[in-house]
Amino acid sequence: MPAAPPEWSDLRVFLAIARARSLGGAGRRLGQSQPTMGRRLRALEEAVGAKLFQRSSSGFSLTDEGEIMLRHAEVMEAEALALARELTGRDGSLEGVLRLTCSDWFGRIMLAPVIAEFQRLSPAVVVELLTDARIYSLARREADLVIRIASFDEPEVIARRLVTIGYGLYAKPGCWLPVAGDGAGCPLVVMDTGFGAMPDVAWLTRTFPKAHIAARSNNRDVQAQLCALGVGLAVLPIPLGDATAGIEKVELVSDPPSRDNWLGFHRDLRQLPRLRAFVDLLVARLSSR
Amino acid sequence: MPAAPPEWSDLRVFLAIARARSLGGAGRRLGQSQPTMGRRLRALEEAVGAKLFQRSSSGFSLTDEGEIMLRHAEVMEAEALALARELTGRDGSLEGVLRLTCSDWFGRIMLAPVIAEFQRLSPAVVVELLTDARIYSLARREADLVIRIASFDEPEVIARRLVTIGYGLYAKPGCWLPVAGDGAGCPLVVMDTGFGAMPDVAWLTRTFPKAHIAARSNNRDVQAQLCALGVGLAVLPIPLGDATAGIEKVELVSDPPSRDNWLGFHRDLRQLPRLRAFVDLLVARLSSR
DNA sequence: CATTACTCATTCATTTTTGAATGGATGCCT
DNA sequence: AGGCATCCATTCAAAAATGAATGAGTAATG
Repeated sequence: MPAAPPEWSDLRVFLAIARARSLGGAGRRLGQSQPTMGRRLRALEEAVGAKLFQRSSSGFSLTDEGEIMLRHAEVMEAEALALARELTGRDGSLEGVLRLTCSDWFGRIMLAPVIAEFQRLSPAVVVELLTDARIYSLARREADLVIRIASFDEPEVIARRLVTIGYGLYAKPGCWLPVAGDGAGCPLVVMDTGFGAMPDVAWLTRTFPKAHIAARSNNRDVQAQLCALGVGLAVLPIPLGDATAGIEKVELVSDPPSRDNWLGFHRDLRQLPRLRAFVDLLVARLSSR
Repeated sequence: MPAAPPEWSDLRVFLAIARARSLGGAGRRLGQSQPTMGRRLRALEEAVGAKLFQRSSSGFSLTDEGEIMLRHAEVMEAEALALARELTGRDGSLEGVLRLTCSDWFGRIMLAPVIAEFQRLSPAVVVELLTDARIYSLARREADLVIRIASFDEPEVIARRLVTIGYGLYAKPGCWLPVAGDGAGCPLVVMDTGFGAMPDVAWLTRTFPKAHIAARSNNRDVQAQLCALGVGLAVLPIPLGDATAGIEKVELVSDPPSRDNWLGFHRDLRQLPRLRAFVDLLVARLSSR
């Protein structure tokens, strides 16, 4: 039962398998095939002289030796990622890919004009905008720049308040005229429950305790669309509501709470010219509003 | 100038090249060929989009990017080594390879009998004894067990005093009869200068200030042999001197200082049965003397 | 119970990687 | 200056790794 030094690239394969809990899934993530993953894993297990996964009908699960390997492989991966970041951080040219993530409506309404302008200013930079509910990892470089409502805890992330977004209650004109403090008979379009307690939802239920929920979505664009189609009232970011045809802001004594939007990127990329240039433009165009 | 995530196995190649400062040397160390090393390095440089080495006539030297990569690759290597150690440390069987290093004479005179006995007791363990002047790294697992005169500083090494070795002055019978405090006309065989100030050399020059040095060697066995061939007097470990035919210990008012020999192994291997078994036998056979 | 959508293992043709051999350049020692 | 060793780049045949296809097993779904 010898424990020969494992091939480093096989450790990456191991990591992918441990995360995907399947050979096919790991292969997809690594851009390789399922048979290859199986063979590399077998080779790795033979090299270290121990089974790393328990093959059960419900996928692969780590053995004790696999747990040990996972811990160390994760440290190695963190180091490899730090290396990649530090090297791209040194790239002095205004070219390459810049990957951003934010919420759907924010990307469409707020970011798209800035991206278009940036594209004219720096044609060699390819901006890649991903709108997705899941949180992208700056450490893993799943994204270079994240814009979101919550601030950032991680010390390695440079965060900055970008813009405060006001929220308002929107309705299809002539449909309902809700009364603050009541709201009986008013249908509401609200955030998906998966998102937990959002301030605007709390404000809604407090302001219109007798209203009922007509639809939910995790997508603000969808909410706005539903509102325009007459499904119900919706609390929307004001830039989105104003940009949506067919709905109007309902003026009330109190508006929903506004929210700060933050941007964040990894320390190691703070010298990256294309990132700096984009952030500068972003701040110039959005902070003033 | 994109900085794609580098292939992990290429990072190992990079490390070897950075250390050997040549493609051929790196290939030898990794058990691969020189063209392969060149191609892998080229692929790595293309992947990260930066030259990693400055090719000069006097070998490869690291660029700034190379220095960055070296730092991170070394962290990854340390982690891979820790992984390998932790996995072998879990190997519960009394089989496999056990790699030891010590000084030449100590291996021949002191260890060989113990190894022979251990081989009879545990035939499935292959003991590998390397006698070499250079210091083997326990962290890199160049050796599982080190025996040497100096103790160990590293916190991850488990050290233990094994045996105290007395030293004596040896001579070919009838050749010289040195007088303590003088020693005029007496030729000496001493340790190589590369080893710096050794206590027995200091003792020699203090006891026989007028003696002259006839030969040097970094190898105690060679010193004993030279002494037996009549080249000169030598301070030798008593077990070695007594075991060498043709020389006798010269009795003096004061003997050279004796020295403690220490053994050390890595924490991660402390549960390794074959190591425990060998250390136990070693202590039983040598500590009593 | 059949269907569908997953798994993973095996096979085999193809692609990629590898190393021995060779040539040329450079430094070192006699 | 000649001889010798060592370095790297290139070539090309052999070896190794790969992926599409296939089969078989399992769990969820209708």
